[in-house]
Amino acid sequence: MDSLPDPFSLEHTQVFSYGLYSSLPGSAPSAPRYAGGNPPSHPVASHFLRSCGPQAFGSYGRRHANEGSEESGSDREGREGEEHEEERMRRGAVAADFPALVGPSLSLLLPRGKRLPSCVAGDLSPDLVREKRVCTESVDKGAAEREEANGKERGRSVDGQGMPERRAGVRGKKGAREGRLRQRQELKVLLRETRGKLLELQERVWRAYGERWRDGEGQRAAKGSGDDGGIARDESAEIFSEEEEASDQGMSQKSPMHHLPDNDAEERRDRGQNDDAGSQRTALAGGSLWLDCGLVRGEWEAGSEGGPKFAQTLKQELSSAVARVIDRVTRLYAQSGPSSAADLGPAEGEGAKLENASRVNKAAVSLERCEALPLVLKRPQEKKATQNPSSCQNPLLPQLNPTLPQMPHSHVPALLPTHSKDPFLASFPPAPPPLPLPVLHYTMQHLFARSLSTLPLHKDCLSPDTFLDFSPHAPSFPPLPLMGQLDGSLPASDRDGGRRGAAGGAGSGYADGGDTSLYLPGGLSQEGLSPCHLKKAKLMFFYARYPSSNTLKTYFPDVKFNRCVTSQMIKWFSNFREFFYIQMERFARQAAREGLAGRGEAALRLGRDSELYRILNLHYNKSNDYQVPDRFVEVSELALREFLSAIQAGRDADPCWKKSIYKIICKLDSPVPDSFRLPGCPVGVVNIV
DNA sequence: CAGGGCCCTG
DNA sequence: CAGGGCCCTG
Repeated sequence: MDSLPDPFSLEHTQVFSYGLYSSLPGSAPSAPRYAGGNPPSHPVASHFLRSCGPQAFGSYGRRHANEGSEESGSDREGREGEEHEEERMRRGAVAADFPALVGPSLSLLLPRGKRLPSCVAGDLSPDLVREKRVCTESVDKGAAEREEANGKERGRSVDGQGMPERRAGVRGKKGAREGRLRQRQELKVLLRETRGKLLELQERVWRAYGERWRDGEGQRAAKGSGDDGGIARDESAEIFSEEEEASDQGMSQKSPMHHLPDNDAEERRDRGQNDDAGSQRTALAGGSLWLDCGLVRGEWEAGSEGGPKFAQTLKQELSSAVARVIDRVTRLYAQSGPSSAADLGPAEGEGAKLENASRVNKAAVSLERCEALPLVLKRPQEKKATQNPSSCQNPLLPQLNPTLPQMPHSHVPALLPTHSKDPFLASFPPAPPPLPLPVLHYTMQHLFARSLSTLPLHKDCLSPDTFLDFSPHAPSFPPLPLMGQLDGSLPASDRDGGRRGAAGGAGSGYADGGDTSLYLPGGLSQEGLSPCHLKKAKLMFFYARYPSSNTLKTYFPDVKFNRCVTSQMIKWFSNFREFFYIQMERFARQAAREGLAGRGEAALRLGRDSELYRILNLHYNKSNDYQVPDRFVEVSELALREFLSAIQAGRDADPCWKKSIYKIICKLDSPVPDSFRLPGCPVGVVNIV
């Protein structure tokens, strides 16, 4: 851990002092809660109340219709019941035959043994965090620094000071470039002076002519050709500096992407003195600042510097373009925010507007950081502390709710239902947490969705990636009713219940972040699929490996299904199955190698402390806030045995050997709990996959 | 996880 | 032909 002054390091120090696994949920109502593993959360609120209204699914008619049309669901269930019962009996008999063989002594299905020390992963994160921070800062500073470095490096390299590794490379090329660079620097100085003069001249002309010359080509043509050229160039300078100013204010500091081209522009303007004024005017009249990168002026061919210069200019222009796009998006984002809208007073002029834009923009940038970074940062500390939400004190930031449960994998047994059957939850430290990049993904989607929802973009299936569904009526992030609120309405028949650690009880309330714009009006459905839907689909996989499209429609009432969405969701389940079968086959082969098969089926029990179980749980229930249904464990065991026996019998030589297994598994789907019929995630909190 | 190819089924 | 599933790939 480095000791750099780091704004985010606050999170390391401002920790809550309750110990690992020691705090009871109810004991510290004001403290951030660990509810089974809940992500930090974004402003997300439930629209549960609304869901109970028009979206109160489960009306008999609809359900009936769905089930009826659904490839004879009851039929399938019936067959399944029979077969399953048969299977169970068979297995029971075998288990009785080999009672002594049941045992976790088998490495395959053993409780997870060696694990990567969590400190390894824990140590990674700060590094990444640092990296992230550096990246962020480099957006601001790097630019200025880069230019400075370019300038100073030459000087420094003489006396051998400065960053060795960077200079090593530079030094190699130095000899060849030094002369050129010195020349260029001198030229730049010259250009700055010239620019000053030009500005003076511009001022005079401006005073003399006021705005008259802007009024039309006729007036402009009426002026002397000498003045004309000067004005045109000055106009260019003005535009440029405006552009630059806007960009610079957009970024929190001056960026080289804008600065460097500026120098080039000066250079060009300077050279332009001798150029054909008419052609230059043409270029300017086209507003072709984007093209004003040397190529337009034929600098590429101009001399020996053309190559490097072209490359440099191209890079700068590209960076500049990206920066502008980002600026624009963040600006839009900031402006669409409620507080920032209020923040934006009536602009009294260009300057004021720019200033406001600047403020908003900076706020947006830091908002972005605040919003995204803590999500990454929380992981390392999650075991011992929750982040201090106040570490992000941007006024524009919709307050991150400090009462929200913080992160997945915060396995505090006390928060788990007493019926928790996951021994590894308590007995193992959290798995080395992969950096929650998807969370960042979510953040960016969130950001973009909000920013662009004001734009007339998109429609229907234009984007196959429905995560990027920017339709104003289709925010990518659906309402997320907290099932904790639904306890009363949950059918007692949900035997597997599934829900675990939901919301942690009293006071948890909605996972509100204060941004209601993210939620759908009651009764509406969205066209796109969100990470939440993916999560829900994964949980649904515990019950249905082969859901029909009608089943999907039944259990995703907040999704507006079209061909695109349906096939995407079907594809999801296809991917889920693939993962499932791959794991089953893998473990079956391992079991075959280890000779487990001969030791009875009991040896193939899929205990909840087994590695295989852990892997499956991690994949489908990453945040671990759902109780894996017993039924799923049974199905998995069955699949495992089927794979194993096929492998043992050598049937795996047949290219189609898996199909028979698929057929068996296909029949083992069980009814999805009614709680899945409600929109949103059937879990306590929002957990982005 | 998504895309594409291929196959099977109705 | 469309829908759905598996496989392979990135």
